[in-house]
Amino acid sequence: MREHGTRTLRVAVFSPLRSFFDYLPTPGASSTPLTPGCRIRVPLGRSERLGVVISDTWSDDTLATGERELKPVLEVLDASPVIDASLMALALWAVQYYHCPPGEVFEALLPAELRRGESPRQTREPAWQLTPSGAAALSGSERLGPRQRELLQRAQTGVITRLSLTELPSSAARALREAQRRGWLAPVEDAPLQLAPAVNDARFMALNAAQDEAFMSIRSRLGAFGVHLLHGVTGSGKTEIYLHLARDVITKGGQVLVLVPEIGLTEQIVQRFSERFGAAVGLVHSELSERARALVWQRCREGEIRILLGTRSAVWMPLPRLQLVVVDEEHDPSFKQQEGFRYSARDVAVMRARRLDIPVVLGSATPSLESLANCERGKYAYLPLAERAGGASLPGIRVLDIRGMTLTSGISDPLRRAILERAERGEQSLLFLNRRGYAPVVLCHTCGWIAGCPRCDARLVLHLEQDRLRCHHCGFERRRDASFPDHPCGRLEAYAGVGVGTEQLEGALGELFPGLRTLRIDRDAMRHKGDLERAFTRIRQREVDLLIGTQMIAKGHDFAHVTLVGIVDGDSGLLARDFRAEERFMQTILQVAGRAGRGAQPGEVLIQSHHPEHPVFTFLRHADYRGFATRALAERAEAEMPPHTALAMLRAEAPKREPPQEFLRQLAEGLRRELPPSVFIGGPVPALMERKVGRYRANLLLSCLDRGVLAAALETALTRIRELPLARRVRWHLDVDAQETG
DNA sequence: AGCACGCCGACT
DNA sequence: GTCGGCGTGCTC
Repeated sequence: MREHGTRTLRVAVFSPLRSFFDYLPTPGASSTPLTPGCRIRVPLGRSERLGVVISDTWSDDTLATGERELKPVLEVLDASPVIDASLMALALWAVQYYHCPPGEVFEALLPAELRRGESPRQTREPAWQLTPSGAAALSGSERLGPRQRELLQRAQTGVITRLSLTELPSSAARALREAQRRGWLAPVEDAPLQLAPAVNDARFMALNAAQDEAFMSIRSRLGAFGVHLLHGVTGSGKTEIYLHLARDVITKGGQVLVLVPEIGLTEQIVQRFSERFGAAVGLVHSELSERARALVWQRCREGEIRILLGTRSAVWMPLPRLQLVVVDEEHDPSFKQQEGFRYSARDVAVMRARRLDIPVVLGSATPSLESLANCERGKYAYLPLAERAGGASLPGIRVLDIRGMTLTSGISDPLRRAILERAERGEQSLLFLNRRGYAPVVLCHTCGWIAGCPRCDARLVLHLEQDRLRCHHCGFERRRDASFPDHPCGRLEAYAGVGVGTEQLEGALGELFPGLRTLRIDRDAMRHKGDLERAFTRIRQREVDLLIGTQMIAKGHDFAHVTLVGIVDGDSGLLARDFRAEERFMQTILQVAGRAGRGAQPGEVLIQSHHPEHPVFTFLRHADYRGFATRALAERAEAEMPPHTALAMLRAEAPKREPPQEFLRQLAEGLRRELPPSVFIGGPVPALMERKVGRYRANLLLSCLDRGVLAAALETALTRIRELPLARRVRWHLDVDAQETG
């Protein structure tokens, strides 16, 4: 190591600033360089911040920045790094790729307590074990109360932790103290990690031929980077393959990361992992408390958690022996963070696997076009599972041409008859309508005024159950009979709902099918914790004949007795407002369709549409997702959109309409002169919903065939933004690989 | 994002 | 005469 020049520390300071900062070591501190990944306290402007050391090196130039003397570090918080070398490299990649403030990325890697500067707490559970005298007491020489006896009996089979007592009455804690006082239980200083987790082999199901082929193919490539796209139709048993792979990896001492989308289905997948791997499974999701998240973070780091199941943010968890990554439902939009540090957990997962030289499995019944394109380019291995496991057949899909048909609350006669048929056979039906509330539009029957949100360019939705008009974009709500200043005639009694939402549909179906038991599943009907689980139980126990639901029912859960799925509004997704709308529509319909016929009886899907000739339906009728994807990919190439091109959106917003537009206009003007012609600059244009929560929004699109050229262009854009005075008068952000161009 | 500096209106 | 409005400049 060179001892001349200046020792400089490069730091990711916890601040929204888009650069690293350099500091001198603390005066009088040891000359041993700090390990990257340690937290330190540094001066920034007139205040102090925490940050993470990126590097600590001797450099020849005495000053890293301008002519100013560097300031020294105030305090070193960690003796050993809280971010290991591999996550450090991943985070640095993310800083470059997403062009975001380094501090924000590093904050995403740490639990809140550590972000605030607290020390990593001893999260290893205090544990107790049976002493010889305890064993003697248990074998009968002492008189024991029932509490003591139960406690000691438990201790016989292993160590006792406080956590393991939570299902006992609260007096267990006192019993524990008492047992310790009498010398029957002794604290274990360093409870041994369970390095060989119990695997419940009895719970593993045999794989069918297709599953086995996919499994063997991935297993043979464990130990090296590779992306395996598991394209398995709904019900084909993808989860079983993940489980088999996980067993393989953890029995060899490795760790597994399984990413799942935000909602619902977690319950089911968590259960399947827990029943096979017990305490080796850890869980992270957005509902977790700060404390619980910190505990999981620590247990992952120590290797105690062998399989981590989690949503988006789990991709940043420290897993020192990670050997396999799984991204389930890889097409799901919830993997992309929509605010702050806008990363795609799926893409970060692939990069993490690549840097560790381990495989990653992307699973979906309806893979993203990005992933399919990567298969066509030979970058990903394509593993199809065309059959449902357990012999169930895929539902047939029919499109009902409802042009000119009489609809009763949105239901055509053929769909009505189909529902009746199922009911007579004792089977269940499911109606999908992705529109909450009673009616999506409220107008005045006297003057034609339409109730709009005062803060958004959106209509208020009528919710009869709560007797409210609500905006689904900002949370604005008023009583149903509220008066509005922009209502010309002001007659409150003349309000009328137009269009059908799930709430109205549920009511109407009750009248249409008097004998049938209905159940509505949407965010309004399932507001409370446990509602959804209870609803699923009722469905499984066949206490329900007819289900009405939004997105919420599209995922995960198996309904063995649902044999009919009705898509009430098969037109909504075709009125494309965004370049991904058709893809999302196709994915949603196939996901919902996947709910049908999972049991012994075959299922059927009926789609009501006014555009039955639309090409999307040709593919849907044959459940031909590959065919759809091929066509969609060709269209994307034609339109020079992702995945053919790399795309980023610069979005700006302000309380007034003009500043965001003007800011982006000035920026675009400069960039059009400066950037190579291979970079396409689209806009600026107002956002699809220009006003939202009282703010006006505008977008500038940047795209290029070459990702590297786009990255350079974005750096140029960021430099220009720093020079634009208007940039300070608007809120702006950069969204790399934006999911929507609106 | 904070935080300070700086130059113009209604208060003690 | 001051308290305070938010415009703009900077943070290793």
